[in-house]
Amino acid sequence: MPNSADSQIADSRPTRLAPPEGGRGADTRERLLDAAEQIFAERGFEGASMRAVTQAAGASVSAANYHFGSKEALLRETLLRRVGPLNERRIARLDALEEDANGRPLELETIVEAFLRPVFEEHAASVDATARFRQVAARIYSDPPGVVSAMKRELFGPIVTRFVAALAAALPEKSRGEIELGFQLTVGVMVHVISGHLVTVPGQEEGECDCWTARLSDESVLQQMIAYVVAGLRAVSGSRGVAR
Amino acid sequence: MPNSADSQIADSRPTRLAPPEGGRGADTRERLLDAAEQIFAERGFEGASMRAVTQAAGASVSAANYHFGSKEALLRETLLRRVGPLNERRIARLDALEEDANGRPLELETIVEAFLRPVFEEHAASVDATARFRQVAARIYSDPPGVVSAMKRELFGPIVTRFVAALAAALPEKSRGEIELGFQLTVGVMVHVISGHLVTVPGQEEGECDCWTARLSDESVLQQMIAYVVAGLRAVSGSRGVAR
DNA sequence: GTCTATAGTTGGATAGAC
DNA sequence: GTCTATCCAACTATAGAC
Repeated sequence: MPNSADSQIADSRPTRLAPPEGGRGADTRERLLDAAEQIFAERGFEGASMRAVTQAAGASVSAANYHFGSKEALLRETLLRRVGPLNERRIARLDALEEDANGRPLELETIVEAFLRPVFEEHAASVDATARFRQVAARIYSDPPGVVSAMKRELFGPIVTRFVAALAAALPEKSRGEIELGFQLTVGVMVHVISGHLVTVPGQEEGECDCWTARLSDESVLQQMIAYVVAGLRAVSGSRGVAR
Repeated sequence: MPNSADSQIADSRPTRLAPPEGGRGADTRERLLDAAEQIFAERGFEGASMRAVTQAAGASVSAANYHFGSKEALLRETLLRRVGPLNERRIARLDALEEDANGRPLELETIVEAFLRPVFEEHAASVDATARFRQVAARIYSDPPGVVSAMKRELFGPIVTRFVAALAAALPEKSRGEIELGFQLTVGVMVHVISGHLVTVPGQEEGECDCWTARLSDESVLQQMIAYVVAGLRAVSGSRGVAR
């Protein structure tokens, strides 16, 4: 089984034989993950081929199979690299909020923001990489149940549990079922936004723009999403929710 | 090029040679569409193979290519068969509402319902077929942009235009951009619900249930969706919307 | 109209040199 | 670690018999 905890060995190569010094200095494994992120985002899991990924990475199919073992494992690693930190930031936000609140119930807005904002934050990686990751993640939500069903559970199960509990505490008058349904609808909103392939709204001159993402800043989309979702969560089950 | 406007030729076969009388009496073309609906729903466009579809239909690959010409065209016909009537029902509802209103603005709830309810109505086809179609449609929204981007525009463009206009009339205080964003988020809610592969909410004993759809009636899910979406639409852009 | 058979590609994964 | 070369399975599409 290949190594699993090396990301910074860069120059500590075993013996000789020209390191990555081909074009970029990046590690092959990392280049493969970047390429996989892009190709999986563009074509989905079934539509992507190992050949396309490895060509984009400037490596061979064998190199990818050496590092990951299979196409499915490559997808797994591609997701884990980003979802782990993403979910940590979500939890950290929620933890901080609960600490500040000192036992008092949280504002619904702040819970929703703790769930959504980390998705829109660029961090370590580049802006492009962040955008690509969002698309892969969105695909995973709506891709072949056969391949990624277990992965979805593993990647997102704990987050779901945590946030459903937080929502239930913030909306004590709602039943468990109402909370869960509201949360599901909220996930739908998020997935559709980050997927990037949004519904075309014709009319605005015959432009190509399949996505209006470019026209709006992430921050303003995020703010509107939060407003939409919070109002929606309060409205489930007919009880229209007292103004806060 | 194959015929294109025949759905009811059933018994008017050209000459001899045992009609479909194999197992069921259904036309091969129709059986292929049913099977395609199922396989595309389960595996997505790239993941589905003509072999899987034709085997499920009890026909040969050649039969499918005779009727449709290619895998992509098969997908197209599979969608058109259901999306056409679906969108007609949406428009018919909206037309009826506007006629009743006699020039006065429509209630937001009724517009949202005109958009969502037809998706949840079983009609001509069986309950199973309806459920399968929903999944295919959801896949199309989030599947390979390369293959179905133009189809999305063709299938849903007019509907989007019509409903965005109706929403704008019902929410005169909102800007065009706010309406479009709210509509996008609403599509996200709808797509995620009909996709069937919803987020798992762990905790309820270690059951398998990846979808709670089975636990709730369509009607109650629909009612809650409408409440959620209506509240969300009113809330976009911070102006929290006067109670109606 | 539907079949069998096959052409021609492309896929994931592996063997073995370096 | 990374490559080239290869295996073999599966795919889409077509040809041609009936």
